[in-house]
Amino acid sequence: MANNNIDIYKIAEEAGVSKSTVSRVINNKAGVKESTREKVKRVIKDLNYKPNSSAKGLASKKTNTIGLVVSDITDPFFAKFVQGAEKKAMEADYNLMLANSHWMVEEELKCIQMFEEGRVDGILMISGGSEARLDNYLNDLAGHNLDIVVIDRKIKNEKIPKLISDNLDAGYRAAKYLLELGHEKIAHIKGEDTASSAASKDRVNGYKKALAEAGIEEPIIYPGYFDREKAYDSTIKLMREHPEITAIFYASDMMAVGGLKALKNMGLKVPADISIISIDGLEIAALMEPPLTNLAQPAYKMGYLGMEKLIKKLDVETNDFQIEDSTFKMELIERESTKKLV
Amino acid sequence: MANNNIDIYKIAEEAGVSKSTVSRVINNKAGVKESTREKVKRVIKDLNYKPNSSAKGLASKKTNTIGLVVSDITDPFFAKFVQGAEKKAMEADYNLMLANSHWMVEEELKCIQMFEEGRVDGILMISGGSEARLDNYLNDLAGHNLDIVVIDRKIKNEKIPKLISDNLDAGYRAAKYLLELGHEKIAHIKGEDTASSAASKDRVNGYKKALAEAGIEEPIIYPGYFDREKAYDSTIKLMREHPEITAIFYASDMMAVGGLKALKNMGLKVPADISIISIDGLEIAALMEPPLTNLAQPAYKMGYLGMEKLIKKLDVETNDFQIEDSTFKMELIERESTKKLV
DNA sequence: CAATTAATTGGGAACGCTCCCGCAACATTA
DNA sequence: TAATGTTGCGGGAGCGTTCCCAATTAATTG
Repeated sequence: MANNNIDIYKIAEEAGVSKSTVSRVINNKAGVKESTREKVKRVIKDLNYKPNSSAKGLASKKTNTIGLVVSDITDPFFAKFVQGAEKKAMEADYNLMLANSHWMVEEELKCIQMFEEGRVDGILMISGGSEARLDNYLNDLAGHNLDIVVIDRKIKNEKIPKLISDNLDAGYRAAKYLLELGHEKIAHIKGEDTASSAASKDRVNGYKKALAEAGIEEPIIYPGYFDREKAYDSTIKLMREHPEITAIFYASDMMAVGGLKALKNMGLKVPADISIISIDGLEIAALMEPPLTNLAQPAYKMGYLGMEKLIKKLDVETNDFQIEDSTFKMELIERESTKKLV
Repeated sequence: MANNNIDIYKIAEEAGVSKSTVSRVINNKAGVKESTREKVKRVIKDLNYKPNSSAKGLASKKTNTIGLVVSDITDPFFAKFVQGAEKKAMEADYNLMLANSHWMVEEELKCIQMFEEGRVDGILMISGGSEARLDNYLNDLAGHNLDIVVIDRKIKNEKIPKLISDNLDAGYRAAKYLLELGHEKIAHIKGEDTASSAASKDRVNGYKKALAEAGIEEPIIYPGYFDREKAYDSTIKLMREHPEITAIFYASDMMAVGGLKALKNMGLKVPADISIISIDGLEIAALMEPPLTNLAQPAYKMGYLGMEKLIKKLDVETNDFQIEDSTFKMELIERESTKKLV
């Protein structure tokens, strides 16, 4: 269905000018007398004219839309990220095309290929799955057809600006915080190492580093796979094998939620008997009983700045213009799951 | 930046056919000998040719993308909705353009107007804000320029298919469930009535209906404004003024979370002393202590079916083809916040 | 006031595709 | 074999813009 048939010619006719002039006022270009500009604007408004974006795109090779690839829009972190990205896009008058990769490389690739059909001016990716195949594909694309900015993905290509969260720092600070509270027997329930993301490993290393600095030689690490239930099980196991523990650092909020339940079920009180801290910044952490102390990833900010970076790259003509990478520190939010040891 | 310059002509040349033939194979149209079809496909693949969507859109007046307007992508309900919508869109080979209205009519309008620039074939809206102004705008649009499907919005226009959740039924069943458990002193913490959505009011009415059927004349209703903290306060007030209460029905999960905290702080045990039930189906409800019994909105399904309905409408030529509205029932999920009264 | 320069405006080609129409080649039928 | 379909393919017009260049008009200058 659908046809509006009111086009630039009709506006031109109605306003008594040529289509060129109309085009000029649509795009806010110089070289139009103020009076005619006003007149054309009037007509545009009166006729509720909307320039056709396909025609614009075809003629100008600019779609004014950005492709956004996320792993799972349902994940609060990604949702927040999208919100930030959307904000910046709106501000810069860009539209957003959303694609969900569902954590699958195959789908991720499909999304990108769809974007390649001239649908977008650039791509902002925050997507877990990674494989050499995909990285190669991105490398090809970058600076060749489309501009790309990636978040939390390690990929060697100076044409692709990267934004990464400082997971090492986060792990370090989590452990450090516990140490400063007087804890010495600190365990870590870690996430899962994947090819693409060093998040889990970095957090582990940060934790180890803090302990080492405090002269504690033996870290205690159990696997949690970024999974609530697995963290539950690991917590039980951990506390059986290491009853001396006074604090646990979980690599993710959701694992802390699972761990909290485990501790309660074992009759342990948080934070009276045991302190817990985690990483992510999910809303749910604040709603637990007790509210969970954690390090929050600045998801919104990452989206906003990632988009900003992409748009900056888009605005620049030359292909070889380089935009530096950024890293994000997490924010420590003190709540009630951690207690000073006396 | 960016230019691929490989177009349909190049493919045609390379394959030794005309652009028309190439177009035919791209669009899987009949009238091409199998052998030439294969050959063209080869060349397309070899040259990694991607048809330009702007040109396609301009020539065919079909963008194969759907505009999605949501109030807040950060809200788990909407996120789930988007996921469902996206699934169906992918299946039908449509792309998604996302716009966030942030619960503001002004932005909602802006989103729609942007979509009007020939960017999308249709619009799927699930967005809270409503005003006569917007409704009128939608009415104008529908069947005139764009196809639209709206979710949970009451708008009088037989050209706009609607999907609505059966809030009356939900309120009724929540109360009924409590009644069947033997409760008689059942209070309700209600949401907020807005112009656009009868959700709160319908839930209240369902609750009243169930009580009336059970011969209970005096409903006890306190305001909660769909807000966790306000529900907390209201719960305290409620229990002070009505200590006889044995069960509370919250109009939203988040309010139940707030209420749960209030009850705990008052020294009341859930469900031993008091049962609670709520509506929404948020993941967090399952993670509370105790896990909360609730009625879940089929967000994913609503997105999926909403999109399906829209695509169906798009596929149909005629403007006056009517697609019937749908209503969704919620699903009762029994967990541990409700207890049988003996 | 003629000459020059600057400010406006108009027209045509191009963007990369689809779609309609027509033509050729081949198959079918009487 | 002539008439009639069928099938496969090519060419041209057109989709609604932008953008370059030329034309016109207004402003400035010596």
